[in-house]
Amino acid sequence: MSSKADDAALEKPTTDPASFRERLRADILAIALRVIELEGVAALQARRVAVEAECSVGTIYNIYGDLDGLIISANAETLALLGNELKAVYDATLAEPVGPRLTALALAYMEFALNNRLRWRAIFDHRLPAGKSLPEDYQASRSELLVLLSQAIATNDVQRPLAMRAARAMFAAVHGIIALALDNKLSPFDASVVEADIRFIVGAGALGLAGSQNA
Amino acid sequence: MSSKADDAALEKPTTDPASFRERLRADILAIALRVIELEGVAALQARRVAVEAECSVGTIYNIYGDLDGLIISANAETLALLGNELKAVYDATLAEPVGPRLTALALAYMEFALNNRLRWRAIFDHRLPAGKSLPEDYQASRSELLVLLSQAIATNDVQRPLAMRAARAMFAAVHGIIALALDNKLSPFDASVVEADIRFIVGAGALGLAGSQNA
DNA sequence: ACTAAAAATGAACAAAGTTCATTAGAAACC
DNA sequence: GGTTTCTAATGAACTTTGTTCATTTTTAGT
Repeated sequence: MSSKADDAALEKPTTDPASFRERLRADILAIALRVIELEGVAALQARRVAVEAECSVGTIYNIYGDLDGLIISANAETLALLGNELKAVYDATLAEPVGPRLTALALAYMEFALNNRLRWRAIFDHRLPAGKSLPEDYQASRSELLVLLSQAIATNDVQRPLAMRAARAMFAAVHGIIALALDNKLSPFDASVVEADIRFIVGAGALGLAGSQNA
Repeated sequence: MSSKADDAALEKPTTDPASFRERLRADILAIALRVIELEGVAALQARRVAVEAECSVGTIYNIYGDLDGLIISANAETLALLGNELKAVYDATLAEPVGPRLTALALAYMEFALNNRLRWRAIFDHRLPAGKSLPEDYQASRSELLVLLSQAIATNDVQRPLAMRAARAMFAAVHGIIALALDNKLSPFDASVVEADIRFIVGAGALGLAGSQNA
């Protein structure tokens, strides 16, 4: 029927042995991320992903367990992207004083949220059913962001516990400002207003830090 | 057959003419609020409410349009409750300086969120489907909270626009701190930590205000 | 080529929101 | 009082969507 060479020609196009599965896994993830970015995490449906990925719904469940698993994987991707952005700003501002540095980090966070609105919202909108909890590594990459911030704050002058507190509080504050701004469909979302709010709270936070270390 | 008095005796037990519907409306709302507080807004199901209210699912839809309508009504109730709490603190701190006053308001907000966790979360977790938007009066009562805060900030010394900015930023900041704290199931939610974070950010915000008005 | 393990499949099931033809009841009119 | 008319309640049926699992297909080893 066919020589070894022909067989190879027919089989090889599907690339490596294990990589077919890996490619499908990546495809599904990419599709999920696209759907989330375009229409929000609520629009992510198993059948729809299956059609776009040209596989059956069952396969999605084989690979990701359930939709929550797929969403968590997508969110992990988004979290990693955000982490990279912040890390880059962190590295680029090593020489600067705490205040401007925190502002740069906060604005980078805002930038990311605005450029990836629905992906960013998916991280906080998604809730898994009672009983289940987030995988360890996912939680870990969340806290890494906080550690990054606290490292930006901790200096010779600022004690570690206070730096942690300030990092947590300011991260949450910036997060809250963006989250509420994106919710209010009243004002058509003026980015410059959000930026000014963030500058206010981060500037104030830096002042507060300066005040605390003298006290 | 019967005198006017007898007729009255037979009809009155069912109370007023229109009030049967009103009572059912209130019952359904109370049930919804109970379910939300005990199990979260995701646990609110039409069939379940119907069973508890001893009516059919159709009736719920006749009264509230759909589940979103019921949830919005429940959230409006929660929002009103929160508004009352904040208004009380506002009135009780008329004589105090801006800093302690804002702290008192922020802590009252925290207190409310902790005492009504799932009702509070329902306000921010609930998203209505694309296309629909929140009723006017609901949005109005949301912004009333902001106005309250900005009034607490606006003084002779602080210009109105800055007061609005500070109110918005600090409200969002406090909100973010509480929201993220309630999400992290890692740490078993230490209220004293949250309180300290809030004191930090509000204190810093007050400092920032003082700084800005001199600049 | 045969076989056993692994993976893919998609029909079927389950859970939940929503609709609407039908029924019951109240009000108005004669 | 009886008849009619309008309003509201009902719940079975429909729709959507997550999930399962018996079956089929593919892969890998001998």
